[in-house]
Amino acid sequence: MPEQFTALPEWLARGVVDLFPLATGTAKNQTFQEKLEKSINTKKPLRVKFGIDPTGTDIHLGHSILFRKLRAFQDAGHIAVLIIGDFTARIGDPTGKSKTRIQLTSEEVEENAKTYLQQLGNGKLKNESLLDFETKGRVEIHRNSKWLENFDIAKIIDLLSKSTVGQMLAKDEFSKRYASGIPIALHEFLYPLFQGYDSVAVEADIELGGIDQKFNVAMGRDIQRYFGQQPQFGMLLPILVGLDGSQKMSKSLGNTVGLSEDALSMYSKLEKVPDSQVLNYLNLLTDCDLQNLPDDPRDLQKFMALNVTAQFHGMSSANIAQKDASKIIAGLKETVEEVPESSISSISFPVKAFYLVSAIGLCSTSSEARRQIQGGAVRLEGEKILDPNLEFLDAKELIGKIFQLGKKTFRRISH
RNA sequence: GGGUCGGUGCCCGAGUGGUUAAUGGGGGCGGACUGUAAAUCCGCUGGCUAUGCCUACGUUGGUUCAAAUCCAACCCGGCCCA
Repeated sequence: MPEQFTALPEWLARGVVDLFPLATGTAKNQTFQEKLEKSINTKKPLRVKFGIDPTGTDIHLGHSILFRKLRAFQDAGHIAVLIIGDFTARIGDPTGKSKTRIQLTSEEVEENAKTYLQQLGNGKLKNESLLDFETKGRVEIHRNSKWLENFDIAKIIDLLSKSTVGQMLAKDEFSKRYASGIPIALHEFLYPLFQGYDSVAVEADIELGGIDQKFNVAMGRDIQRYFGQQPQFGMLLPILVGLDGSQKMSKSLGNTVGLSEDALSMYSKLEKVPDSQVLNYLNLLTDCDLQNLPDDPRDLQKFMALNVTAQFHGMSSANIAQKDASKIIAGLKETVEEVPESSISSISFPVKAFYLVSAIGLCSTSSEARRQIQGGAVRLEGEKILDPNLEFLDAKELIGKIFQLGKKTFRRISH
C-alpha cells in the first residue's frame, strides 16, 4: 500500500494505486479523508461513479477489482453510480480498433447491458452478488445516451474547446498510436470528453477506474469544474495481470477468468496463475489476511484459487472444485463431481466420434475435433480415442459417460 | 486535393503467373516433462457428419488453360506536400 493512503481505512485503501488530488503542499483542496469524514458526519453519501461500455458480454476477474471496490463503498453506505455507456458503445469504442469497427445496434447494446448487470448480481441478494442491488439507495444505474444523445453541435464544440490536441496526445494510448502510425480518428478525441461529461451529468464525487483511465478521469475533473461543479476525486486501481502472468487480463488476449464460469474451471485456471502474481491476486481479489499465508508456493496457489473461487461460488462449491481439480490432475481416476453436462438429444445415431466431440462442445468445429482426436487429446472414460471416424451406434451406451479434451475440459453426456 | 508506399490466415510477416489451404515467427490447442505451471522438446493450427467437397490473399470486374501474384476501377490506411 502506498504511503499516502495509510490514513484511509483498510477497506478503502487496499489495492489502490492512485488517488488524486492529494492535498499536498499548499493545495487548498480538501483531502479525500476529509471528504469521507464530512460525508459520514453529514450523513450525505458519496456518489461513486463507475462506467462500463456494454460492448462485450463477459465480465472477468480484472473488472471485478473495480466492482469489489465499488461494493466496498456501498457497504460503507455510499452510492454506486453505474454508468452504462450505451451511447459510446453504439458509436463504436475507439480503443482496440481492429475489432471494434463494428457498430453495435441499440438492441445489442441493451442486451449486453442486461448481461452485464446480471453478472454483477442485479436481482440477487446482496450476499450472493458482486454489487449490492438489494439495499435501497445504494445503487443508481444510468445510461449515458440519456444526456449524450441530445447534444447539439454547439454543445459539442463547446466541449471540444475545453481540451487541446497537445493534451490529447499526452494520453498514453493516443501518443503510442500516433508514434507508430496507427490511425486515430478525430471522433476518438470525443470519448474522454464525453466520459468527463458523464461525471457532470451524475454529479460524481469520486470516479473509479483502472490505472489506464487516469486521463479520462482527470478530464472529468476539468469538465466538472467548467460546469461549476466540485471536481471529483479519482481513485485508480491496478490492471490485473492475466493468466499468462505478463499481459493485462483481457478477453482478446484469452487470458481471462470470466465471472460466470463454473467453479471448477475458475479454480483450475486460478491454481495455475504464475507464482509472481499469486499475492497480487490475493490482494486484489479477496479480503484474505495477507500476513498468514502458506509458505509453499504450490499451497499458496491453491489457497488463492480456493479463496477467489469462493468469492463467486461460495466456499463449499470452491472446496468441491478444489477436490475435483486435484483428481483431474491426478488423471481422472474417479469421476469428478462437477462436470458440465451436454445433451445428445439432437444428435442422430449412429454418429462418428469427431462429430460427437464437436457437437457436445468439446471442440468448436468438427475439423478441430478431428485433429484433436488424431493428436491423442480426446478420451472417453479415461480411454483415448484415436480414430475420428469411430462410430457410436446407440445413444444409450453413452449416457452418463465423460468425454475429456486434454487435461481440463470435460463433458458428461446426458439425454 | 496532389505525390508516394502499402492492404495476405487470430496477430506479425514471406510469397510477384502453375505440386499454394499459401514459407517463417508469435499466439492458441494438444502430447511429453513438472509442485499445477513456466522453460524445453514434439504434433496440430480455414470450414464441412469428409478418403471427397467448399471458401480464402482489401472490393469488383478483366487478361490467361492457370492469378495472392498481371491489368482496370473502386474502397481503406501510412508518410510527404497543400
